[in-house]
Amino acid sequence: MTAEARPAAPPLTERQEARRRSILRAGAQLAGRGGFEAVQMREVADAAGVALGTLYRYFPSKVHLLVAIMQDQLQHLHVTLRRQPPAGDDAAQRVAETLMRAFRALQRDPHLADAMVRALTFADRGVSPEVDAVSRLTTAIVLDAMELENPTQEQLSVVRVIEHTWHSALITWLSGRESIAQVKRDIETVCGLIDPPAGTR
Amino acid sequence: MTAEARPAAPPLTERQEARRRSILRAGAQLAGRGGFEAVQMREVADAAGVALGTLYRYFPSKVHLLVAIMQDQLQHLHVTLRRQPPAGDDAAQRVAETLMRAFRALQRDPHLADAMVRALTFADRGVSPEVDAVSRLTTAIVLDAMELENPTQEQLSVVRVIEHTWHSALITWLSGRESIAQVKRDIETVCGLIDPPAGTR
DNA sequence: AGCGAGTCTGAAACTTGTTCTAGATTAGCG
DNA sequence: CGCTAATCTAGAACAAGTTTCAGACTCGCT
Repeated sequence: MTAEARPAAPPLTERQEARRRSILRAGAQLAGRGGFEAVQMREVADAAGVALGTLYRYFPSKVHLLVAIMQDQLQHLHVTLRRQPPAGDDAAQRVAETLMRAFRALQRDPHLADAMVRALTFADRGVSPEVDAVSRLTTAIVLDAMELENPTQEQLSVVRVIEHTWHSALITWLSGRESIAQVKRDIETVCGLIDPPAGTR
Repeated sequence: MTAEARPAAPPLTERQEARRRSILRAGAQLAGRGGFEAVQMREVADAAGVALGTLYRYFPSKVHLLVAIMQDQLQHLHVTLRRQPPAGDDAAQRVAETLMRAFRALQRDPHLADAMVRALTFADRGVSPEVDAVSRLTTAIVLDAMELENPTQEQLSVVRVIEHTWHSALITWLSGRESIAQVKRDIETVCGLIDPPAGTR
């Protein structure tokens, strides 16, 4: 409940690294069916071949675990995108294409998406560092698509708004309150903030 | 776990209405200290002078309860805003002012805000109707500020993006990952989508 | 007033996230 | 190899959301 200081990650041994991966895999698999609720810590520990206490040593809460899974997935996506960058004429198009590509990836496993995104938005202050890491990754992906090296304050705000929209639109889609077409339109709409290079006011 | 059909709200008797209010008040009060986690169903029932089972008859889950509280608060806000509408030159300014006013109201009780917003974004399909009601209220407030009667598809998408940004920015602020200044800037940024009356593409 | 359906109460039970403990195992090191 | 601290395991225990149940109460109706 109280936020612990995380001084520095001690280097993990090989077996520990393996355990960590095993836990992430088990968690993602369980999330794959049933979403957030289906990720039950006892089952994760069981499927990962690890004691419950150990699971909690690696990930201090269910939300930590799911955020770590999201981080993992985002890293894969980032690599994929680096290999096959979006090919749009302007930045707005490229960002929209990137996000829609990510969206389609999530559509392939909506339950996993549900678990990850719900964890992300439900996370409280105690998970801030981890959530922040995810946020930085997302920002990096968007900035890549924009082909921006040194963003201005305004541009950073635009990127934040895009991320806000992205997360929230995902949520509304996952809870069945917004259609895929609407998500697409929303993403394209928010990307409209990118192009006009004119300063605000 | 399964989504129940909600055929029609049977009309509540006077005492039932009183119980409902009492529960909402107790919930809001508990949320006021400690936020989401401090709202414990046993304590809510206790503070409302009602049995636990009764609490669950009125609000089938903690999330339902908090979303209902949010709806309640939004209604108050809506009335207040109707009485003292924002006085900006253009729609974008009025919307930004409205949202910042709402934001300041939330700042006055960050714990309550935390409880409501976390519940809202954590809500799953089973709470969709209630979350939708909140969403419609928010939309109405924004449309009021824009002084729009018959919004187009594009305008509706802009409003959705504004709401997405609003919710998500709130979350990041509540979890200490974004400053008040950044929230303000983000809101002003997203409101930049409003003015340009030129059609997209 | 009396009846029947629906509602409320109090308390226990169940579920799942989280914590704790005692004993086995492992890793690093002299 | 043998020691010591850290880690891991199995399992119990605890906390809070949710469900269930038997009995008391209330409301609307005749």
